[in-house]
Amino acid sequence: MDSHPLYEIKADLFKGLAHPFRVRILELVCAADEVPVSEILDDTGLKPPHLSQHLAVLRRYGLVTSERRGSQVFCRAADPSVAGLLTAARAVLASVAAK
Amino acid sequence: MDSHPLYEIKADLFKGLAHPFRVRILELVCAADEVPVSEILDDTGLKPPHLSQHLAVLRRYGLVTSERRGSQVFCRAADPSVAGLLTAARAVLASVAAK
DNA sequence: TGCGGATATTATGAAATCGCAAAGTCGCAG
DNA sequence: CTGCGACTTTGCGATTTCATAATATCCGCA
Repeated sequence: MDSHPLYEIKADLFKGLAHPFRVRILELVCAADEVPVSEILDDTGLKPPHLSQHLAVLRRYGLVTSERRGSQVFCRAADPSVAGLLTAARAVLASVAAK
Repeated sequence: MDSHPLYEIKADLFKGLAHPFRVRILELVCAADEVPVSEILDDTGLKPPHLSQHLAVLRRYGLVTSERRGSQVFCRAADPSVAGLLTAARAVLASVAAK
């Protein structure tokens, strides 16, 4: 799906994060190491279908994984490096804001 | 311009990178500490108006700065942390690909 | 088996982006 | 002060996201 030119793969990764709700969701997921969808729903105030779409995007780009246990679905960051990416973004924002 | 909710600011940063050409351009700019637009033009094969548009996006989000000296324009990364963001992205891609 | 809660998928119109082309600006050589 | 090269800005059709609503699926329980 994302496998042809190298820069496209990288751009797709950033596209996965290019939306306020997805950044928010990803930060919630990275903060705890596992979080049920219902909790994200409460924390963000999003409606189920809307959240589900954004989660689908995050999953498609391989940023989060989810697993169903019983009636709920639990999400987690696909890898610790994802949290590192958010941290790096914070550093950039800090430097840009400081200018 | 990007100053209201916190997550929007961060999402905008990622939006700035959510395009293959912009990733490519930013990597060229981070590799050397200063690069003339004409060189980016040669390396990417983009036409001037097209490149200029992408550079405008990168500048708007505060990722690169540029300065005109004589007839040419030189670009540089706005801050070293920008290179760090690209590095963090590489780490995520490596882990996603390895899965 | 049938119900209800928790998520996911599909459909659709509105809004933002992309990519190309025509025209404009800034500096310097002549 | 006129022409030319290096970029930038503007305009617009074509494609891609977003957001909301309607419909569907999965699971544990009565």
